[in-house]
Amino acid sequence: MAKVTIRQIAERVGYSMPTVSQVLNGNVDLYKEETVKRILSVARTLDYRPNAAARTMISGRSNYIGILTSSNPDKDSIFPRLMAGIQTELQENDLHMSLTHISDKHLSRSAGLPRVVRELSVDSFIVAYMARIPATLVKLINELRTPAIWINSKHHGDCVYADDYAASRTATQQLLALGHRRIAFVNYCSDVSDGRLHYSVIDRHIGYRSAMEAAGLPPRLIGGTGHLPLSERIAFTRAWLELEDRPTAILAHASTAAIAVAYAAAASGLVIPDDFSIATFHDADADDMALCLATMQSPIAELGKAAVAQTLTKLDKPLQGLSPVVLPYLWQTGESLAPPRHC
Amino acid sequence: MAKVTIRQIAERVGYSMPTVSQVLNGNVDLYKEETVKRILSVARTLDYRPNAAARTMISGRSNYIGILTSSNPDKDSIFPRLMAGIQTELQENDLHMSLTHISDKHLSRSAGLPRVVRELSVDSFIVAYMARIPATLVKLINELRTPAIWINSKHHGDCVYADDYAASRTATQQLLALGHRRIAFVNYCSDVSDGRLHYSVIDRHIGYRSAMEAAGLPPRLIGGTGHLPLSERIAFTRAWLELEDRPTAILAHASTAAIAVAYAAAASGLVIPDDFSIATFHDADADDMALCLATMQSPIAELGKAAVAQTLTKLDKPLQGLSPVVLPYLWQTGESLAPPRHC
DNA sequence: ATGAAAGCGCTAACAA
DNA sequence: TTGTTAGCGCTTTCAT
Repeated sequence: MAKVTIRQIAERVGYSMPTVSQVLNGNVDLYKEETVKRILSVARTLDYRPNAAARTMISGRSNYIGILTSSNPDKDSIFPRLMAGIQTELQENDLHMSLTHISDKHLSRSAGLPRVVRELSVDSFIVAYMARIPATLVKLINELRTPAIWINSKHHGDCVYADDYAASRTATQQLLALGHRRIAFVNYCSDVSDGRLHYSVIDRHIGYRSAMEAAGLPPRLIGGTGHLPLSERIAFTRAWLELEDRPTAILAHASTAAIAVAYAAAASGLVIPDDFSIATFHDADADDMALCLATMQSPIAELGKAAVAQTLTKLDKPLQGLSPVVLPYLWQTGESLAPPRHC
Repeated sequence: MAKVTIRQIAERVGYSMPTVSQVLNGNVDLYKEETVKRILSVARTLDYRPNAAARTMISGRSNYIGILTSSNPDKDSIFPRLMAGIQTELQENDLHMSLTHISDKHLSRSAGLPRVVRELSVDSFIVAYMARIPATLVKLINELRTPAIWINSKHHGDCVYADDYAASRTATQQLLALGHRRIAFVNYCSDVSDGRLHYSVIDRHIGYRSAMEAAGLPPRLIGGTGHLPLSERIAFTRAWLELEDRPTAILAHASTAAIAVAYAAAASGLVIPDDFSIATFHDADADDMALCLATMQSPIAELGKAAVAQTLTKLDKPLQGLSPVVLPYLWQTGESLAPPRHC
């Protein structure tokens, strides 16, 4: 019942350890059929499982890729779908995922860093941070001997992220193409004047702005002054929906905002999409959407896959810097778009 | 630049490897202050990092806890908040998390199992499966020598889950206490007649039912016939909202359903909560809710912590079976509750 | 207060 | 076709 080792198998079948080792590793041609058969059979009977640590010591590879994210919920960028994407690619390469949440306290040295960072226990890192990446983290990663890829944030290289700027331009253009002129951008989550925001917040904003300006129209920002509590959103939204010159369409920065707007619109007697069009960004599963809205769907799963791919390249050539990988959003029409009424 | 080992430090300071090892492990009282100081200083200069694999070989502990979940999105039970809870408790104990998604294909032997299961690379498992746990998985886990704890599913022992039955009773009772009589249960996700559903689906349903029956009222189920596509939900919902004897309140099985109902109600001219009350279950972050509804909030983070705690107990006494740990939901009033109009 | 020797489980290199 | 030897990095005796 104790752990079964190669030595035990060797003793049992009467061969040496290296022989057993070779056979169990599929190096079968070297040996007699009979030998192979007996070894494999005993291994199966004993339910032999290789000791990963021993292999790691020899190869210098743990076969673990470390995912680093923030323990601060609003910086945590570990969407289930992203994880799934990473997993898919990892398993393709028979690799493990080691997941660690790092708190800002960790980084300020008041607490010890987590074990993954202190020890040599993973082959490389994927750093998944949303919003306000602490400078100390950047420093930490750069000083690490272990190669690292940034996911979901912009850097000079060694990173993978989604093209929020293009996505926002495209979404806005879709609304413009329908004939809308009074198109607003709604952001109930972030304070747009905060310089240390996640790039996507900025890029979604300026993507919208640039599309509007290219069309010769004035951009119009609703919200953008920080997190608006759920309990205030509906009243706030209805107030601007009932203005004389209310927008005929909006692009929402996040699906929670979009849904609040949709609900407020319905409560104010506006019919979607006849009276009012809504498009939104969405970072999580399409299935998580409660309403069927026009959506710029983040390529999260693909980001995960791409990050792992970059990681593997980096493991081959640790010294070589990798150019950023930028992936496009996916547009899904939904049922919240129509031309404006008086066109 | 190559990896720094204890041997290198030993050579550099002129002490033996065991001495360096002891000092670096905090066994400081054995040695002269001078010795300790020099060793620590060199270790810092060289940026020494212990080789996790070597330690694992000796201790027999990898310090990795393996989380197993499904790669099938609807069975995947890895909510960000759950992960955070698990992480908190793991880091408290200086442990790593190894995350693995298992596909049903894996289990049907058509593909090889992932590495974590094949090798001895984690100290114990936490199995996080939502819905339809394959029999082969149960078998696999039971045959494993590595101890395992089930999270988010009911078993005879070695498991941690939330009390959906009590939560559903309580939520229903809240609606009853407000004076509601025509209270419906809405489920747009699952086919209630499917025997292999996740326990929570069943328990939420019968919790509601039993509270209604205890109050001498007929239960009323809306939906429950499988996944109703987003694009059909609003029309479907408006249809029953405009019935003569429409419910005055509902309990929704999931927040996506609740939001669809809220939107449909608004579109049908019903004011929430004056005309219509809504309560819902919510499995993810409270922050993920787009509307401010009365909510039975799943104790996900606590489930994670508890699972790790159980895991550690199990590591101490591998043979002892652990009684199930059952955690309560948390009721949040929100702004979607009021007494019925004609009361 | 410090060092020498042995070994954890496995595999690579070389011998036979 | 198989076995012997040696060693990965570390810690744990047991000497000195």
